[in-house]
Amino acid sequence: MHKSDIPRKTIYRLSLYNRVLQRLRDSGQGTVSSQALATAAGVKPTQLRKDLTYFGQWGTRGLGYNVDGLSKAITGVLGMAKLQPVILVGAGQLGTALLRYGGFAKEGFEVVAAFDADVDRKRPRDIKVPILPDTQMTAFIRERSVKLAILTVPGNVAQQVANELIAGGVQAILNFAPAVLHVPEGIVVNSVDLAIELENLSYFVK
Amino acid sequence: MHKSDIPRKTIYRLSLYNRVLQRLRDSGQGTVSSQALATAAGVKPTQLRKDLTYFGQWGTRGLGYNVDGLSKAITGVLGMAKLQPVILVGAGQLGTALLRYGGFAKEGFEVVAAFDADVDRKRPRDIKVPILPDTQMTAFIRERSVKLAILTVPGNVAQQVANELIAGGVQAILNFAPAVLHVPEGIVVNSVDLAIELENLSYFVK
DNA sequence: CTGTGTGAAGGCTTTCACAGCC
DNA sequence: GGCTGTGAAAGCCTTCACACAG
Repeated sequence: MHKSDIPRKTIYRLSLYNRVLQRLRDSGQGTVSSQALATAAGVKPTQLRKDLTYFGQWGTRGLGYNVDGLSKAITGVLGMAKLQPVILVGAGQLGTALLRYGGFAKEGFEVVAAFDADVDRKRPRDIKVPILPDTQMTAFIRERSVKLAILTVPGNVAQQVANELIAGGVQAILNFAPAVLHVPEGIVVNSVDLAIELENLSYFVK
Repeated sequence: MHKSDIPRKTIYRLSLYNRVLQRLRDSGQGTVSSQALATAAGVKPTQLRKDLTYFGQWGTRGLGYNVDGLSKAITGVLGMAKLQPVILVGAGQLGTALLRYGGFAKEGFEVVAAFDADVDRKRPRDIKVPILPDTQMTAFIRERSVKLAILTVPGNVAQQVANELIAGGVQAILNFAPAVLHVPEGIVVNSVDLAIELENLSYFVK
């Protein structure tokens, strides 16, 4: 099974399953049915089973799935087996909040450095991640072979910074800037646009 | 055309189109072709045209779309014509960053209050939004008829807080907590899970 | 008998091809 | 001639129905 055969939405749900599995493991549960796992992840059992068959057979008929085994399998598929170094670009309001946010490390990512045009701007003192001038960015990416970047710069410079990231060797960008990034084939961008998410919701309220 | 006939993805893209249109208007452009607008929004021209036909005919054949007119039409469809009051629950790391983030107000939302279990926690002094104890939350929602909420509480209490929000009358939740929310029919949840977005990207890096 | 694995059906979204209007 | 509007086709993803293993 080649990577590109697995639907993007399935990949996304694999992360959800893995979260639930980790919680189950912590609570000492050894096996779980597709029914239970799917409900906890907010999907239908058939969906879960179909998702899993994309990369193998992991269950035992009549019994369910081994919590630990399935979790390890998913971790492998997602490429999360090793710690991924990540950089953050744009240490403004949102950027600094993310630097202090613990959620990334818990899931196996380490933000190894942040970059900003203004290194000396006033920021909370408890940030452990070094904040470097953006002139050093490309060199840093090359040296450390950084492949993942979080982009929290203003919208009007987002494309330009993205270009620099890609030129340095970054392969995937988590973009929080309110801008549509145009990138070469092979580069992956996930955009999270907070204002648009809210707008989207406001359509559904009466 | 009933609301539910418009695909969710189309609704999402309408916000993107509107952003581009506002930029075009600011730069004094009067009309735009589906080709140009679609490229700027990162979609195919046919996609854009199909999206628009879900709620009317807005273009002039041989010419394109009136920038101002189309923008107003989209704003109307999205229900953004009036300012929507929003509350934020969970004034921790991420929550306070969002309170100081200017992106919401610019798009027509006003965060009217924030709620937290610990009102006296140390926070930046430049936050304008009042931070209230969560015991006052339900009453506030009822009084002000708040329909939109941003949820930035820890994952283990997210479901419980969501239940309270819904009981008070909130109809849509923008959820940043790493948890799958189970809600009654008619309530809409958009979840933004930062760690999962990163995991998702890591699958695509070689 | 319980619960997974999976081909086939169904539903939703995107893309195409071209008709229709300025 | 240029560009929008749209039915039809294609593609993708989800759900179903049931075979099959423990």
